[in-house]
Amino acid sequence: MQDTFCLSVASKFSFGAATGKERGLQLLTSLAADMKSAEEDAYSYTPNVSLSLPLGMGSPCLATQYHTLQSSPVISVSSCHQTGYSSDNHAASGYYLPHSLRPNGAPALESPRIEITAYSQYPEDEVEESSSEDHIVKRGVNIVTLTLPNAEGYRDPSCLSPASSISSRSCNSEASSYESGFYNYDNSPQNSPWQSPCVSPRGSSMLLSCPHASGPAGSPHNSPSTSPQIGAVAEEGWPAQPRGSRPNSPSYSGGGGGGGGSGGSMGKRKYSFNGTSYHQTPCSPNQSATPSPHGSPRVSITDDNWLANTNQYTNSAIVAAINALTTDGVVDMGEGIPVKTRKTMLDHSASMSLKVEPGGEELGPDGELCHEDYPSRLALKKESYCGGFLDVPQHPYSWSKPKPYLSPSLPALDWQLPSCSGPYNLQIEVQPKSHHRAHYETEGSRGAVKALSGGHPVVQLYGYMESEPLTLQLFIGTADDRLLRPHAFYQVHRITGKTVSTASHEVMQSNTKILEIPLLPENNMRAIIDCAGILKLRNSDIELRKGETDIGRKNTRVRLVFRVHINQPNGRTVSLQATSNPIECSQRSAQELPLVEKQSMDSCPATGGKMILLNGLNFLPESKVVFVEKAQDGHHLWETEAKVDKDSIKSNALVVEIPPYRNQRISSSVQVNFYVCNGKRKRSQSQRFTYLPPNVPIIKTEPHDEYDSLGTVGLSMHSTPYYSQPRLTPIMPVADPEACLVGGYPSCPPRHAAMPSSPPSSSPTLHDLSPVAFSKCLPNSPTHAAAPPGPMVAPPFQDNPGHPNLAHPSSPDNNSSLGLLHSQGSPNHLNSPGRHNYHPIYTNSSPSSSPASHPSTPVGPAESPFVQAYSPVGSAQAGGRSPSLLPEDASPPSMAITVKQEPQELDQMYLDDVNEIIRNDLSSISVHTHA
DNA sequence: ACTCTGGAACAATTC
DNA sequence: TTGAATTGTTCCAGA
Repeated sequence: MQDTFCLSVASKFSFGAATGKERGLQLLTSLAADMKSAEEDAYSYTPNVSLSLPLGMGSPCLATQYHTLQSSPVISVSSCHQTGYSSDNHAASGYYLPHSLRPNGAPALESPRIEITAYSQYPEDEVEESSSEDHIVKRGVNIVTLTLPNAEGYRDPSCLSPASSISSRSCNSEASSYESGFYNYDNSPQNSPWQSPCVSPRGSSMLLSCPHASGPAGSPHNSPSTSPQIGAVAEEGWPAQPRGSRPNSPSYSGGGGGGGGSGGSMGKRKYSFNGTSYHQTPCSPNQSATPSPHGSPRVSITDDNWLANTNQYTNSAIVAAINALTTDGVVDMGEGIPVKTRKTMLDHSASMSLKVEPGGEELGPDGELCHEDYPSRLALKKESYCGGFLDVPQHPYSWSKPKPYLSPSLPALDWQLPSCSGPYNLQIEVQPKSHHRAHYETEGSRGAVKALSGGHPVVQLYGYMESEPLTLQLFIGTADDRLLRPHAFYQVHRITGKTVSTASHEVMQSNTKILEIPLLPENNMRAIIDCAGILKLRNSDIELRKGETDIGRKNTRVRLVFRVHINQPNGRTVSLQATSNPIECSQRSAQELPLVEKQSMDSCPATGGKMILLNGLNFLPESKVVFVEKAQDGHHLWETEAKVDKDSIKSNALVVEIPPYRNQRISSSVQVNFYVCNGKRKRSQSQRFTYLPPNVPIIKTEPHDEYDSLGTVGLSMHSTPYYSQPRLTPIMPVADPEACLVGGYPSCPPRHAAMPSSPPSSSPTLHDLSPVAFSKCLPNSPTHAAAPPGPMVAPPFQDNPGHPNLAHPSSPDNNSSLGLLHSQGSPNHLNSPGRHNYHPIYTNSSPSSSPASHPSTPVGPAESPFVQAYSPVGSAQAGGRSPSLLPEDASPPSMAITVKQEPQELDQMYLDDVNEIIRNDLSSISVHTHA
């Protein structure tokens, strides 16, 4: 079909050309329009595709991320699940290890800390508990460890950022503080979330094993390691910056530019306090974090905040800590509160923040802890503290409700979770626009992320029939080819105001700010995300964090990651995750880089000659479209410039003649990539394209219904942009279809009829990836446009997902991609073994799928195993996928984000590195897991 | 008086 | 090593 369409199109275009540009343009326009609509429609259906998890690991569905893991070995984590939250959790008290000990047994924080025996209330406790205070009681006494500010912290040389940048500030410091302690752990595989139980909470025992459990302090678990996030962490309360160091360096402005900054801003940053305060801060950070009102963490330190914070923290970190303990550990109460408001309130908050720390900090294991409490606490706090001040609209939904899932047992943020499990299916009905200029702390908010349609993203949970409201979590995730993880350089920012209809509040978890939004039965478990903005943290601040291996430069793409934790009657918790299409957050990139959102076809015979319509942004008359085939090692095997129909060029559409493949006689399909180039460094993400053997009937992916309907001239667009990284070629395979199934459940039930329509976009975007999953997951997958046989769908930014229609339930949306390791080579990655190396995938479902599945989440009958995939491993595989269709397993596509491109060699290096790491880690991990 | 935005200046990096 | 090109961050100004 597609071909057909294409042809027709082509003819039209040519016709147009002959006749006149206008005509062609009109066509394009109409096409574009259609496409768009299609996209939107598509959204509704976000595919969750799953990923292809490598190995069959998890069910594809499970993982949402694009990234695949390639090889990831699966590890089951069974035990872990704890559940938690609820009382059961408490039980867990046991879980909590003395802070000092890490799950591993390793000593906990290095930094000196103060241990306090708390009553129940500790933050930690709180954290876990969350909900009601009752819980608190339950907890029993825990010891809270406070990290002393200075301690280690802050700046070990070693700690200093891996990243190179020297720059700046200390912000990190905050982070570092945590990190210092934690981080390391985190990095360690063990710590890694993976281990953790994931899924369900209830599991109690897990805790022990799980890092999280361990006390707040200790546990690094959180995924921190993995994720970069760290930086953020600090955020909240912390002024990270101050901490220190940075100030000195003139440069602190860091890598980036700094430019302007130096001027005025600098001042802001500097904060004399820093020094002192900081130290303390550390302590507080956690605590404070919470408070942090602003969304932005750290930094923000505007003087104001800073001062306030500083004072409080500074002096008495300890005191504060103590206070904190007593009070709440919660995170910020403030969240709800407008920053400014808070300032005034700071005082109050102070206590709050402090509290947090203990618990929070660590959050341990997850920072989760913090959250939990959160709601309830917030409520409390607000009332008490804020009461009068804020008028923050009260949510219809009261946060005070205990949230079970919040418990520590919740999966770390860098875990890869499925979008569907059993009867449940979490979908992004309306995808965010591909561009959203994030704001710096030094700027005012730049508003909430918007949808293409002009509205806002919409997320809906299907299959949930209970009357109990749930909490939808939102955080900013990466959009590179690696596994999805919290983005270190971006944080979600809560937007409030008259125009915001959705209630929300912020919670910090492992350095990552999470926006919690109520999912109410009365709203059909659907939420309009009009309360989420994106905050950009200075690269220099984040790169200095301990353990942070990612670099910020050119790492400007993010994805919105939505999670929901559903408690099951059996005490377990099912955690689902849906990831949006990638969003370019850089002003410049958004304005200058060409972006391919959709392509009318994903494949064609090796003879080429067909016309393909590309829909996207920033196309110029001089834009070129280059088809490239790379070897596994990244070397170019073939590269050719396609003919662009100059007459049809529009800023948002290009018609290109597909060049013949270098070898017209291929016996199997060949995966190549193409990109739009506006200049030297202005290239779009690589999109995937498959050359089919001449004799093979085109398998095209099926057009989406939607698309078809769209009528775009017959061309059906796929939104599939695959982002592949340049280097990586491969693409990937898909996840098992089966995967989708969840334990006994098919994994994703069809949506309710109601499903929205739009959808397409969702997904995946990503970079990389792939598509992968999609196909598989969806029974129907074919529909995806993208999907070429093998590889599939990669969703590109927007759409990919496109599959709108798919009724498939499963589509894991987006996310699932597989990530791949390879890609990117960012050295960084290499560095952090822990982090990225393996990512667990949280699957629930399909037992089959995951090799090791464990029941992690028990969903219903079936438990979902939690699988951990190690990406690295995969990497090996990944490394190469050859273009041809890969079987499912495989590798994910690569697409990486821009982040840095490294020499090809890196790939190999990376792989090797990863493998090694994995090997090392596995052993330990497995232990934990099972424990 | 603000918030939200779009632009752009300025400066650190990178090429 | 130098200068141009990039890119990050901060400012400004208008709606």
